[in-house]
Amino acid sequence: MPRGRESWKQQPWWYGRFRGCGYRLTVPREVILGVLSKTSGHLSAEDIYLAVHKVYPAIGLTTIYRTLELLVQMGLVFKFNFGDKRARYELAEGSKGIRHHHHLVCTHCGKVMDYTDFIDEEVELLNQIEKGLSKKFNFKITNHLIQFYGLCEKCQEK
Amino acid sequence: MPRGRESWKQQPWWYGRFRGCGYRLTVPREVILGVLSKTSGHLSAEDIYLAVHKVYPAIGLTTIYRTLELLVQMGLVFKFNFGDKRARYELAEGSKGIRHHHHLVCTHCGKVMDYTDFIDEEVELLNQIEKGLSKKFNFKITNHLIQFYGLCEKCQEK
DNA sequence: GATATTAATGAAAATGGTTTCTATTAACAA
DNA sequence: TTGTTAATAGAAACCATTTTCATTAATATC
Ligand SMILES: [Mn+2]
Ligand SMILES: [Mn+2]
Ligand SMILES: [Zn+2]
Ligand SMILES: [Zn+2]
Repeated sequence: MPRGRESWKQQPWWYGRFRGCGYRLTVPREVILGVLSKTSGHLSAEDIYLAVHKVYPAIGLTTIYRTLELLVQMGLVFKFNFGDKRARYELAEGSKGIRHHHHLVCTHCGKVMDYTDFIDEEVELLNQIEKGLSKKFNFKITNHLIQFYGLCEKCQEK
Repeated sequence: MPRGRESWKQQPWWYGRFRGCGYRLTVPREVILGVLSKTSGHLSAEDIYLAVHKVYPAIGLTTIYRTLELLVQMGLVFKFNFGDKRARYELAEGSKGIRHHHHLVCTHCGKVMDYTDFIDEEVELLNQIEKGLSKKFNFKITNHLIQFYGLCEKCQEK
């Protein structure tokens, strides 16, 4: 497989982020980012392991966890908890043109849906809240989590 | 200890909820609700176990978990995940005059703070979102989770 | 108040996602 | 090409939570 490192190939968008932090560009890291880039879903560590395993059977589950932790810490990947008890991961907004979004979680079947609606209104409220809370509590907000729980179309029918 | 069941004592607000569902009023359930009523913090199952254990050493951790699950399912208690890996519990809004609120979580020291600011504005936005999403996705929202992550006053100083 | 029914409990064991340990491998600077 | 050391694989450990099952006690009935 073309590693792209020494070649003509255009380097992916994340190369600079790694080099800048002094992290090495390894096959597992590339492959895991590749898997995350190719899906629109919210994958668990095991999901990613299985996808990776098909092509690179030598890459172990431990490395999946370690790499995901690194990617989260670098801000390239978001880690979520949707109520099933495994962590779930997706590429962060900005990377690869992904829009800022939140999630609808069906409490009956576990389905997770992205939505990007009302983001403008949300950002407005969030700015207001951020200002207010940083003044009141002297708390510096860096991130937020918004999720809606309920019943999806199919689960309402029953 | 006064159980209050057969006595002069005014029955706590949750008694009706149990009877209505056909659940028995047991000592562990009373004691656990008692612990949750007396704190303003966000307790883990183990926190609750230790508090209960001081007064009723016979009550086991398993019962704490089972009871919390029941209380969550009954809507008397909320279950949260703040990033340390244990679930955390607090009495639901409404019970005992607790106001609707969300949380600020310090990603450095783990401190969790309640805030009740901007709830009116939030409710307005949430209604808008709920209408929009239920129309677009035919998703019936029953609940929402909002958390802010960042640095608390103390952790900013470092 | 005594008794029967069965939901609820406690202790121990199992579960399962995640982390740690350690010897080995490979990225990359020189 | 070589040396340094970060990164990896696999096995074992971890640990919050759940399951199992024999025992207890809450409630309804007498
Ligand atoms: Mn998403
Ligand atoms: Mn709270
Ligand atoms: Zn559903
Ligand atoms: Zn802090």
